[in-house]
Amino acid sequence: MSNDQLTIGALAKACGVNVESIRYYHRIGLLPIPPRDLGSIRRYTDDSLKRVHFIKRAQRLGFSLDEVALLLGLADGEHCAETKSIAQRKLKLVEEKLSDLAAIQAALKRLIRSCQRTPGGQGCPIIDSFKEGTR
Amino acid sequence: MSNDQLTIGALAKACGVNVESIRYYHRIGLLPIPPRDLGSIRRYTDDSLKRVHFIKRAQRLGFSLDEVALLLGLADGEHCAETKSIAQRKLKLVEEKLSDLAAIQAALKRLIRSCQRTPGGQGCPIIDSFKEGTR
DNA sequence: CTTAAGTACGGAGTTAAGTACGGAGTCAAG
DNA sequence: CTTGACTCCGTACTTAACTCCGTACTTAAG
Repeated sequence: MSNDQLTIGALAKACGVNVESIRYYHRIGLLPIPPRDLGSIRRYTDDSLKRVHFIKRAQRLGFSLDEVALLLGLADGEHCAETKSIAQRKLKLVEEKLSDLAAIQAALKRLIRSCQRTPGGQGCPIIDSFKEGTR
Repeated sequence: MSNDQLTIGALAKACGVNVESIRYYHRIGLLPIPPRDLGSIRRYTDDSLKRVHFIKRAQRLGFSLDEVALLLGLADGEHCAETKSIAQRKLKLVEEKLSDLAAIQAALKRLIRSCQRTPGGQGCPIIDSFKEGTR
C-alpha cells in the first residue's frame, strides 16, 4: 500500500498541489528535503505524503503555515514541558473552532430545512449562528 | 445591551480589527456602508458588529472572504433554489472540516495525555490524526 | 474659537503563500 | 545516443487580505 519513492511530480499530484508548492515548503523548512537516491533526483516517501496532506488539511481549517509548523513540531516531539503547553493552547483553539463550526453547521441545516418548506426564502440568520460574545 | 451608533473606530475596537480592515470590507462590498447620520460621519449598528464578528470567525475557520460573502449572501436570503444548493455544498464542506478538526482535537488530547505520563516526550503522531484518504 | 483626535477617501505598500520562468541537468524509451 | 518529459534551483511575479499614508473634513473638549 505504501507507494514509496515518489518523484516530486508524483508527490505533488498525489497531494493535489503543484510542484512549486512542494518546493516552497522545502524553502521555508516545512517539509524536509529528502536525500537524492542516485543521480540528482530526489525521492519522496510516504512520510512526505502524509506531511503534505496534513499541511493542506490544517490550512483548510484556518491554520497558517507557521501554526502548521508548530503542530508538526509537536508531532516530531521532544521538549515535553513546552510541547505540552503549546498543545494545550492549540487544543483550546481547536475547541473554539469546533464550536464555531458546529454553529455554522446547525445554521446551514436550519437554512436548508426552511428552504424545503417555504420555497420563496426569507432572511435566514446564519449570522446569528454565533452566540453573542467577542472572543 | 445593543450599543447602537458606533463610529468606525468603536466598531473596529469592538471587533478586534483595525479601522482600515473595516474600510477594506466596504471597498470589496462585504460590509454595507451605513448612512451618515448628521454631518459626514457614518454610524454603525449592531448588525455591522455581528457581521464583522461573523467575518472574522469564519476566516479563522479557513473560509476566504469570497466564501464569507457567499455565506452572508445565504443569510441575506432570496433565490431559494440556488441558495439551497449552495448551502448544501457548504454544509458538506463544513462537515469535512468538523471531522478533520475533531481528529486534530483527539490527537492533541492524546499527545497531552502521553506527555503527562512520560515526561521525556516521544514521537507523537499528530500527522496520523487523519485517517488515510486524499479528499 | 481653536485645537487635538477621529473620520473619509483614494492610492500605494506589505505580508503570506504561492506561481511562473528560464536555464541546466537527468533519465527512460525508442 | 538522442529526444521528450521531468527535475533542480534561483529569481521574479502574482494574489488575497490587509496596512499605511496623505490630504481634507468633522467633531468634542477646553
